[in-house]
Amino acid sequence: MPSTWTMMSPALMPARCAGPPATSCRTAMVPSALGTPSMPTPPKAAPSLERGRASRSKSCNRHIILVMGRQLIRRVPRLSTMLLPRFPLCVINDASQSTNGATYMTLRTKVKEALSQGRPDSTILVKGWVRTIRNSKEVTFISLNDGSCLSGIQVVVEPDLANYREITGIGTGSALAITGVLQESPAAGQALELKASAIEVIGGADQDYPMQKKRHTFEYLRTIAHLRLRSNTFGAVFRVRSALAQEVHSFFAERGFLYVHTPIITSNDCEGAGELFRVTTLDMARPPLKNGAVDFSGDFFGGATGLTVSGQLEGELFAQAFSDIYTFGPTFRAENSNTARHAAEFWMIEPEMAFADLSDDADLAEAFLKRLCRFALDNCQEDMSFFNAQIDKGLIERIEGVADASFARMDYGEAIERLKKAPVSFQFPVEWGLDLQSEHERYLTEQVVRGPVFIMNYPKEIKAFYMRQNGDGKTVAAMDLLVPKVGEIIGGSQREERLELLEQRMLETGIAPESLWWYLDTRRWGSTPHAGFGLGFERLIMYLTGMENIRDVIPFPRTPRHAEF
RNA sequence: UCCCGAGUAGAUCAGUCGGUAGAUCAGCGGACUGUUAAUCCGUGUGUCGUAGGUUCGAGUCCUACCUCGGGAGCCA
Repeated sequence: MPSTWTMMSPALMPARCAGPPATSCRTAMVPSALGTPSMPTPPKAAPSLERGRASRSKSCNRHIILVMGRQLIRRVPRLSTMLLPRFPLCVINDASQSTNGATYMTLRTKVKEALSQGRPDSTILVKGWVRTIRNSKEVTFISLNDGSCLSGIQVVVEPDLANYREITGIGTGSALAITGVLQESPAAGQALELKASAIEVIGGADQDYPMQKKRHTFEYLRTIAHLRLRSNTFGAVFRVRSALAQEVHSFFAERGFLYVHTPIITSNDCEGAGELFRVTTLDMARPPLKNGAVDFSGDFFGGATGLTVSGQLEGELFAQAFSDIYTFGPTFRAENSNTARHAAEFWMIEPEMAFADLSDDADLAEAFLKRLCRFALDNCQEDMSFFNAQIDKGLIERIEGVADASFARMDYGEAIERLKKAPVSFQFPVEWGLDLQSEHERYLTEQVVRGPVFIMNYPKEIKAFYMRQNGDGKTVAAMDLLVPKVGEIIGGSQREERLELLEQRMLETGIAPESLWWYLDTRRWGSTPHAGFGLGFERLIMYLTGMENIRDVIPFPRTPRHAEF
């Protein structure tokens, strides 16, 4: 092997060996000196592998060559091979021509790793987008962000750079590839900075770039949803959203829950007509009519279909075979809701447990919410600190409170009594049999309990047909979890597992039992007590980030009159 | 869908009693040896949401509509 390959960056190895297991295919630092003409190409003998899998080359006794695809990834000392599974894999991005014509090869480092694991005097390549650029005669500063973390890396550019004039003229938003030496920063504001030795403008951005250094309103940013992703707030929102989505799966996987994909297209509307998005291939200009109404019998599915409003009913079928299951997928509501908490397309998490009652359901919901609170605090610290400072001052304290709290449980009847005794006047009436309004929910969780509280056993008249009827003949085994500031965040119930009682409720609420014959079949054979809940994923994100509008926690929100991007 | 508010420069906003519009930031030009939303000097920027109406004259008053935001309902 050429000796060049022994120049593995000292910044990398020890830190990575000691670091946490890789969670993704990360990129890493370059062993080469910039512009070294003798830089070798990846050895042709290296075996080609499928993406993400490492192999060992027999061509070298003392070192291991890692490859990904046909690209050479990294050479590591043989002694380290036992640690291989813990290595984040590295990707060689390109073999490029430097500005002086010399061929060099380098590995890209994400900004997050450069700032957290980089060592002074190591040469690295970073790629990202310019957040700000500050020029003066003798030095220019660039803040470069690649989305891997909230912080950008400060790049120091001095006039000896070959294309210095070009660089001083670039605009905010430009995409750059910067090779340089990490060094301790002499100024306050950052520990490390990158002294640029070569900068390539990958994609320029002119003065029409809509994002300014200044703070923008969320309202304006929604009109440029394709670019707002490059802002601090939305970077933080979508990093947290991604991390939490994965943690949702971890939580259920650890508990042996089966992850089921329930249908997106459905022919049943379990929550009432009028809110389904229609799915059809009929000619909308000349739909077939029958008795004045559209005849869907000739439609693609041979009947009227729409986008799902809930995967719960199908989830229950799976729970009656796999015991514990959950869904996590998109949900659609065609209601003309114009609020900060409603979207036409959102993601819902719906666990369902067989052989479980309402108390088990609340236990699961409590463990679930506490786990996600703790996860966000412990694993998204930089972004959470940003939210706490810029979006919602009391955020971290509030989340800490929920993560450590024991959730209170209160019967609906008691909640009504408490509200009646409340020394405040509500806009809406408080009476047994009436549903709780937002103002009532907020009062209960913020003033009465001062923390998370389950309200349980609601009057059956205000709840869905599938909820289990209690022995009192008046209430059903339903629960809502209320949390400070947001109100209801989880709604769930024990399901009615007794066939006759379920059929009776369907008739009472105007649902034709034969339309859900398959649902009823599970009550016919091997029926079990079972329970589950639904959690709007976006509302969880709102709660954990302090963001107040659902349109700002969905990448490209769909709301009435808005389906752009 | 209902109630309330808003719509003025690329962005955020001001605009008095009705007399044809202004600030800051961004941009552009220049200066500056270490900036952190850099600073300093100079500089440009408008179908005042749309359509009507009142008036000698409308950004301003009236009506309708459109759009956006906040609240409510529905809910997750």
